[in-house]
Amino acid sequence: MEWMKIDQVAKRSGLTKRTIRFYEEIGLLPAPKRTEGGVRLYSEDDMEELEKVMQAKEVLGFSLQELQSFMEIGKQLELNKEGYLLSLDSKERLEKLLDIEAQLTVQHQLITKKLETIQSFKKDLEMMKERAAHAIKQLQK
Amino acid sequence: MEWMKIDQVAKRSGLTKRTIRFYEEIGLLPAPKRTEGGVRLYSEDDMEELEKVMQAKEVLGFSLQELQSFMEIGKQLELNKEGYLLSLDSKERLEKLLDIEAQLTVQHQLITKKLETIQSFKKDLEMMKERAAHAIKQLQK
DNA sequence: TCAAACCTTAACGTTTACGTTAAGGTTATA
DNA sequence: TATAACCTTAACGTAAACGTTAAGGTTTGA
Repeated sequence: MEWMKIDQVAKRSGLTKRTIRFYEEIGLLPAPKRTEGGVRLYSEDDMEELEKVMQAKEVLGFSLQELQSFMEIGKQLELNKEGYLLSLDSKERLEKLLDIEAQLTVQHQLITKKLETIQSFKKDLEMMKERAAHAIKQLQK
Repeated sequence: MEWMKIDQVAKRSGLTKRTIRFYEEIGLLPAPKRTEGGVRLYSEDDMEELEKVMQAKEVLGFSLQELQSFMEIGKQLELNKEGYLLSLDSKERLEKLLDIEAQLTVQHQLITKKLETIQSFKKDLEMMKERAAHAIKQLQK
């Protein structure tokens, strides 16, 4: 396993070291492995997680708090899959799953709406491009 | 023509009066008509412009500066269409149009990429929903 | 072995995007 | 015509999301 120090993660991701530590501090990223001396060591999985957070932030336009809730949902589901919830009785587990499903539904609706709005903007841009191209053609005659 | 004061615009848009004035202050919204006493009067067109700005902000996740450039492009093209650029000679006009086209291409590429990323997130959510639904079914047997 | 190049925590600074008074002019209605 | 309910500008305040020192421990190559 190849371990990266924070500086390399910063270079690969384009974030600053400060930002990466900050995301860890507010719980947006999991605390990575450390050396005896306390140096953070990141795995490839950590890197992928970070990239997903970055994408979600850029594209969904979430605040860091919203981002945290958003990323949390997937982890909750993972926990269930991996059987961590098997210790709960089935009633508790069912409630948990129903809650997760409800949250997923909300997010799915939100993202669907965003998708539609973006598609509308995209079409606008395409129309504008055509108009510009047409005007250019006229001028070049 | 029906004119609205800022308070009504605020209620219809969901923004605060402060925010609307602020957007005008930084040039994101055009300065509206005024009464003799200096009271702002907004038309239905002003309202639509505001709503478009809001959508672009929410969905595209742009900063107000980025938003300003983004909204500017359409206006430039309008100006051309309406013949405001007819006073320029055709060489100048062509350069302007080519510049607009280049900016439109950049924005189109950006938005296409965002669209793809969001679609990917949407698929992730759909997979997660299925998994959750499946787990729930198992528990309810 | 020792200097350079990393790393750490901690604390204060900055920008963005407004919110919140403050002080006063304008307009509708009783 | 007066008073409440608007409106105005101006200026200071604030939360979020980091940036930037500061002060010092750790690791690595000559």
